[in-house]
Parts: sequence; C-alpha cells; structure tokens
Amino acid sequence: MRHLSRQELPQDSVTLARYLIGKTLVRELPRGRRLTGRIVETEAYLPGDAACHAYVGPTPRNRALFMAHGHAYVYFIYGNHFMLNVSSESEGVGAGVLLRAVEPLEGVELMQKHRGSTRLRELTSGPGKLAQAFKIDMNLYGQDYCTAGPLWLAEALQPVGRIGRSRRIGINKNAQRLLRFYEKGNPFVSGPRALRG
DNA sequence: CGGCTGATGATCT
DNA sequence: GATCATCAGCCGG
Repeated sequence: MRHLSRQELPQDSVTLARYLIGKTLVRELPRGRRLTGRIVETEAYLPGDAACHAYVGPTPRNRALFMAHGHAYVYFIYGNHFMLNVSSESEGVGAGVLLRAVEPLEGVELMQKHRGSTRLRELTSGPGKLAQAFKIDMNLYGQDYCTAGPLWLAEALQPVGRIGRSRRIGINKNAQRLLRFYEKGNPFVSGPRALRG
C-alpha cells in the first residue's frame, strides 16, 4: 500500500474533504498489528468558519489545525469521545477535515475488541466510534499522515461510488453550509437516513 | 425505525 | 456554569 504524499494531498479544505472519500486510513499498533479502513464520510471546517475550532485563533488545543495540510488534529469532546481530523490549508491557516466514518478493512477483530461490540455496522459509523475502533487518542496529536508512523493515509483500494454532499452534523453555527461529503449508499455512513442517500 | 436524554471532562466565560 | 464536530440505551409506533 502506498502513502499519499503531501504534494498529492489537496490543500484546499473542501477539495481535501471530497478527495479523502475512498482513500485508506491506516493505524499501526504495537506488535505489528494494523487496522485499515476505507474513508466514507468527511466534513470540512474552513478558515473564517465559526464552526471551526480554529475560528478563535491559535490556542494550545487547536494548534494542529494551523500546521501544514496532512497532520492529525485530535480533540476530546462530551467527556467520552475523541475526534480525528486532517489539517488543511497552508501552514499558519487554521482549518481541517473531520473523518466521520470509515468502512472497516483489515483488523476487524481488533476493532471489535476496542469497541466492545461485534456488530459490524456499529464499529466505525460515526466519528467517536471510528476513533475508539482505531485507538485514536491525544498521543496521535500532530502526527504527519504523509510519513511512516502510527497513523497514515494510503491510496484508494477500491473504486469510489457516487459522492453525496450535505450540511454538517451536530453543529449549530454555519449549520446550513454544504460541507459534508459521503459515499452514497455506503452502510457505514453516519447520520439520519435523509443524510445518507 | 425515529426521537429523546444522561453521561462525562476539557475549555472558556 | 455553559458549551460541546457524540453515543448508547430506552421508549413509542
């Protein structure tokens, strides 16, 4: 499997969010164990977007959003869940793409163990579930997705279906903007039925 | 199936 | 003290 280079990764947030659909998320764990998933749902958070965590300017929490595109921004929310993002735009500009869902490929048994569930549909169909299945936490903060390491992005392994576009899920500010992308009809896409077709 | 709600902690006011 | 890019469990149809 081939890494995506920073050069081939789009810098523009919206372009990146759409581009990532169908690509492969790779998580390397100790003892040579590997988890992989096919990205099927993303959301873009833009410069100047009140819903973006970088909107308030750089802070210790959001600094990874200001890194060059292709670095991991991880945060903890609702006292329970980690969210995994890919930084976008150029260095110094705060923006990113939230990875909301993947289709499990390699390591399904280990994902089941991390999630405490054997139900395939429930393993990675949402940002919190995906992070738990892939053992994502603050240790991965700022990781480069374009180099060898515990977390990286690889090329698509299968053709990509039709890509849908909708409003983002779970936010109030700028809620009307069409910045969510997903593979139409994929059973691992999260959200209400109306936002999955 | 859809709708509702409590849990739980970091961050900011 | 409020907010928050969520989830599981419970309830009703």
